[in-house]
Formats: sequence, structure tokens, C-alpha cells
Amino acid sequence: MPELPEVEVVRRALEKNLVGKKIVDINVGYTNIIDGDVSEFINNVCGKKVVGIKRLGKFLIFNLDKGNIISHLRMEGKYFYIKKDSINNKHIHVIFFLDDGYMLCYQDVRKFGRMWYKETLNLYNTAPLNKVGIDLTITTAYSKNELYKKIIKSKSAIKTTLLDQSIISGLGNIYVDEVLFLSKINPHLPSNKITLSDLDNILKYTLECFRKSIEFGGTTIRSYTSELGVIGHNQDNLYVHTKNICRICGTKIIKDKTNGRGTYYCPKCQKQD
DNA sequence: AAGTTCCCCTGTTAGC
DNA sequence: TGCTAACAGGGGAACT
Repeated sequence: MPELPEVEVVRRALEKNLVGKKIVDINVGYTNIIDGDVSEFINNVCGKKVVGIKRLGKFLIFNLDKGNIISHLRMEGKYFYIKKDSINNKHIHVIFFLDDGYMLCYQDVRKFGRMWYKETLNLYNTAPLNKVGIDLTITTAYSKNELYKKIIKSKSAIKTTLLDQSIISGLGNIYVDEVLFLSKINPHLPSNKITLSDLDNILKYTLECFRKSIEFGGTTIRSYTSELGVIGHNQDNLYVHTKNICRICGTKIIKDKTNGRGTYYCPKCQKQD
């Protein structure tokens, strides 16, 4: 569910609530959430203090006074920072008990999310971060030509290529539709037809969409919350995703599929070729 | 080897 | 109303 802006809003909430707190106990109800051995994870994390919260692409990184937790929310993962024993439901799979009498609950209805413990960590380097492509909000010095080469190497639809996290990271199904609309590119256009000036637009509008959505607290269409009970409001800013009529030209928005993902675009503003 | 499709899960909604 | 199929902010394995 969450894409880069939503993960960033979650990161800020976690930073506000967790930094300086010590994890005193952990309860894991659904072990597949944890990568590797669960008791090892618990042993590694218990007694550690949270010193910082970072993000790369759609990954959250909890820096501990020794070691790190990497967390990916996938479709439905959510964090709730809340008083101990004040909430319990069958979708809360991991609970971190903190030394301030609060707990950090990880809820995940679809159980797709994952957490990793890493003793040492380097951005873009330590698995699973080693497969993360350029995060435009973090890395400004990168080779646009290298990026362009990667994109035009593929004959797949440009939407599919932009969803590939190993090229540009952070775009998901909502923002990719928005970026392609703003760039006036048809989502089904083969990636090898993309021009350098298309790429300029893609990069510009990706950053613009991310920045604006973060400012509005992320996009809540179905169930996204950045913390317990807090939804986002960027859905009011969307141009095509889940929309019926183009805000620019009034044409009926087409909804079809790109590799199985629901795809929204304006057939007039985003003509093929 | 690149480009699809399937699958991991559960809940909600659309369609008959 | 009630069943069933399709769908949902993701990504990796297993296909072709």
C-alpha cells in the first residue's frame, strides 16, 4: 500500500515517538513477518535503544544503539505507537514494548510486510537495500545518462519499468500513474521509446509528486494511516489515479491493466506516441 | 535472458 | 440477500 511519500510520513511519526526509547520486550505473533530466526531477532533487538529512523525508497530503517531493523510495509503494514495493553487485534503481529510504558505495534492485515535485523548497515549496500535503485529524495548526485540507459534497455511498458524498484525507488501504483500523466506519457508506451526529455519530466514530476504528497500526509484511498487514526489527504490532489474525468481536458479517464496492476490515464493528454 | 504471470494473505466491493 | 469473483499504495519466485 504505501509508496515513498507514505513511508516518509510514517518515518516522521516514528522519529517523533521512538527516538531515545529503549525496546524492553518483543512479542512476535506471526513469524513470517521476521526474516530469519525469530528468537535471534528478538535477542538482537531487546535491550537496544532507538537512536534514529531513516528511509530508503520504501524501506524504513530503525537505527539502534547497536544494530538496525529494516522494515518494509508492503501493502498493508502499519505502525501504532500507543499505551501498553491499550489495543489488541488479530492483525497486530509484532509488538515492541518500550521503556516509556508505550508499545509500538506492527499491524499487517495481509501479512506481506517484512522485518530484517542487520548488525551493520550501508545504504544501497546491505541486503535487502542492495537492490534499491536511486531514491531521488536522498541522492541528488547520480548519472542521468546511466538511468536513461537502464530505462531504454527494456521493451516493457514504461509504467512497469518505473515500478521496478531497482531503477528508481519509491514509485508505486498511484504515483506512477500521476507522474506519467503530468509527463504526458502513455503508461503502455514501450520503455525504449522514452526520450531524454521524457526522462527529465519523469524525474521532475516524481520529485514534485513526492514532495506534495508528503506535505499532505500521504494518499489515503483505502486504508493507509501514518499512525493510529491518522489518514493522509493527498488523494484530493490526484489527477488520474481512481479518477473518472480528466481535470485538464474533461476526457473520460481510461482504467485498464499494466502487468496486472490497475492503470489510470487520460487518452487525450497521454496519447501513445 | 527478459518479460510475464502467479503467489504470498485477508478484507471489501462489484457483479450476477 | 447471498454467493462468487475481482480487486487492493508490493515484490519475489517461477514460469515462458
